[in-house]
Amino acid sequence: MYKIIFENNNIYIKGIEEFDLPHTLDCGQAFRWKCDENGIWSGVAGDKFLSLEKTNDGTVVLYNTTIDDFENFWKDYFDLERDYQKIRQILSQNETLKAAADYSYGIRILNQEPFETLCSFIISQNNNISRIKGIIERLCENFGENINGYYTFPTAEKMATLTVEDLAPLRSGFRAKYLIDAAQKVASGEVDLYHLRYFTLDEARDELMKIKGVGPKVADCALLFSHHHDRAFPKDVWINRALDTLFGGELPEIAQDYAGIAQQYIFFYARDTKLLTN
DNA sequence: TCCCAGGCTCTCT
DNA sequence: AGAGAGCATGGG
Repeated sequence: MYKIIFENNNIYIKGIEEFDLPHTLDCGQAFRWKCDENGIWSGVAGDKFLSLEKTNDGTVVLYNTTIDDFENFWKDYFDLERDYQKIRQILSQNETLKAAADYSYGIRILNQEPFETLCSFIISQNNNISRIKGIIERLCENFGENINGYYTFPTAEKMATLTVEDLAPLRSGFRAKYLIDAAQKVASGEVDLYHLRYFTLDEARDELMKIKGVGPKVADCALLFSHHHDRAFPKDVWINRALDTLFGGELPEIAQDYAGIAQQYIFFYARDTKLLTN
């Protein structure tokens, strides 16, 4: 377990295991974190801006925040209560999964805001990561709230008032109509976005797929990254390649309870090492 | 230039 | 129900 020290408006997380910032913040589950030349990460989640870094002794420092925000927001956001060492032990029963988990050391599954996550992965379809980031940034700058110079992700209620034409500055292509549909269905309550963690995985997936442009892959990303559905298993091009070449087509049975976490390890491993692109 | 990107919808069998 | 084209845009 880790210890928390609060000093000079900073939170010092001491003795935390399995928390690698580049792996966690740049593995493709979130799109608004950036690292500067000094290794300091900064980003926006919900209505909060945060800078953080990992120091040489392994302490993770959250700058300029409060105990209150840590306890009520960041602790859950960074999934700090979960025992990733235990999950690693389970997955390591399979040799290939062990290799992927070792390579991806320190990835944590973030618990992100549901509407932002849904829109982010609607934008992600048939798209590349650097361009996804640009579209999301323009979405926030154009329609989010400006708080001291940074922009929040727009709410469903705000976006529901917009038209496809209004989204032209995003240059999101055919995805604009999907974003509007998502905003309208969430804002009206036609899609119950905020109780999905209490649905079964199949029910939750069906609920999200009421939205145009949301298929099984986008739905599973939303369920994994913002609704605590650990068994969601988003299948994208990389995962399909990896399943075929490394696992004979299917995820090993032992990984089922933590399929989503295994998925992140495999995704990061496959994409980062490019071992599948020959 | 060309291929492809954390896919999905629509159409045609 | 399964296969395949088309989709907007731009990164590499």
